[in-house]
Amino acid sequence: MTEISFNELVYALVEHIPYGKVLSYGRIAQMLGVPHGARAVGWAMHALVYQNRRVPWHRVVNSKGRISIKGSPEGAAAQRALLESEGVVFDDKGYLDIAYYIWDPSPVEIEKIIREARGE
DNA sequence: CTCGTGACTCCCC
DNA sequence: AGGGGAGCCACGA
Repeated sequence: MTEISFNELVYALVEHIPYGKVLSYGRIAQMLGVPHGARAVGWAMHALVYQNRRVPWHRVVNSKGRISIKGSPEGAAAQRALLESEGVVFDDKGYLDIAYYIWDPSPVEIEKIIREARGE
């Protein structure tokens, strides 16, 4: 059987984040069974830049509720603009209320998305 | 197989 | 609040 890559699972999960909601890198890693894989998720998002996929990457922020894109001010601005267009509000320091906007699906729902991504 | 990289996090000061 | 440092991971060369 063909094992689907970690990145693909990340993308599958991100594609399910509801409009106006967000998820943190660490949370995604945890959902995929890798409690300390936050950086790996960030790497997956970064890799997305070199591909043209329709993944709502802008709905992924760091645990502090802040845009985490580095080395690309324009990219960060774009992410903020996209989120604001979905109704997300940022404070004067560039933070959004992570506790309020976080998407918290049930374990069953997460499991379903993962199985679906694996084509089962 | 080893090594460097990076859109992360937690902990301490 | 904000910055420094160590731990952690998948991917590609």
